[in-house]
Amino acid sequence: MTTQEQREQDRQSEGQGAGRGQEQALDVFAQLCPSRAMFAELADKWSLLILMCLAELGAQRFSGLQRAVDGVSRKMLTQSLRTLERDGLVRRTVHPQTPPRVVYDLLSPGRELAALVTPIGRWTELNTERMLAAREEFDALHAGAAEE
Amino acid sequence: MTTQEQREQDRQSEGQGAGRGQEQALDVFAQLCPSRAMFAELADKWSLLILMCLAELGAQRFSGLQRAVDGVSRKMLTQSLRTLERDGLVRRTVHPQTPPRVVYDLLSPGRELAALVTPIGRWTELNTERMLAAREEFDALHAGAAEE
DNA sequence: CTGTATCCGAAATGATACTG
DNA sequence: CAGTATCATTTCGGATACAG
Repeated sequence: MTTQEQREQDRQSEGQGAGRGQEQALDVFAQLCPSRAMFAELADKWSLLILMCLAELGAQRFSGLQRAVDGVSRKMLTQSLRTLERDGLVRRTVHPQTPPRVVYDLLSPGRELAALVTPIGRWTELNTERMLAAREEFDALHAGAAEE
Repeated sequence: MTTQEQREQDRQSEGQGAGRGQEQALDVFAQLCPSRAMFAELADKWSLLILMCLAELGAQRFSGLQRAVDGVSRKMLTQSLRTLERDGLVRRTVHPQTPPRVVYDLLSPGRELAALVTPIGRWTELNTERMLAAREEFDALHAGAAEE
């Protein structure tokens, strides 16, 4: 039995034990599962930063987001926002003016997800020094790896 | 004042208020901050799946991981594991045998991070249907977008 | 079994110019 | 302001062959 099959059986057992009518067949570890595609889409630098940013700062205009998410190009920002909007995580509101004013904010699913993502951003900040130190050590050990 | 500068000042105020000696200068939103580079490295499909996998299944051999993280190639698996090892998140243990036996498991930082990542994987599975539905609706609305 | 090295097509991304 | 369109470049990532 493969690991994939084992995992599926585990989850089916759980589902039956709890008596839930909805089978939990979705599995991000399975290559062909739709949830894997969704996960791959969300597990993206820009998407996660945008979600965190909207959660932290609240509703933002396009230009505001571009300033907040430092380094993102208009192209990538547009693209990521479209995807997030399409999946129902972000709402795009156009105020008909000249010049146009477009505001983005999080919908409920987006807020849920952002609440899970933000701690990872914070963790990364708090642990960057440690990881950089580990990296130096690793590189030092593997620099002259053909000795003795 | 830019959003970046505002954020930095916010955090400095927090730090001063709490009287912490270590200034929290790291910011994943800042393009040039080392933590941004770390975040970009971690915010990767394969890295996150590997972390979740090791947390869920415990220590795993290379071949075990390749089966568990369905669809990953040897190349990407090796590459991601090297990065995680280099940053001190994953430990690689070689048991000198023929054929060689290599086991990977999480170090403390890796376990910490995996604990934050796993909920995102679970959330994705639980919300995939909803996001796919939103996507259909979005696509339907924007299919004939040049009417009226 | 656990990799490494190389080739190569596909996809992501930045820069730039243009538009409503 | 808020994008879109296009091009150039880089990077990703799979396939394959080879190695300890």
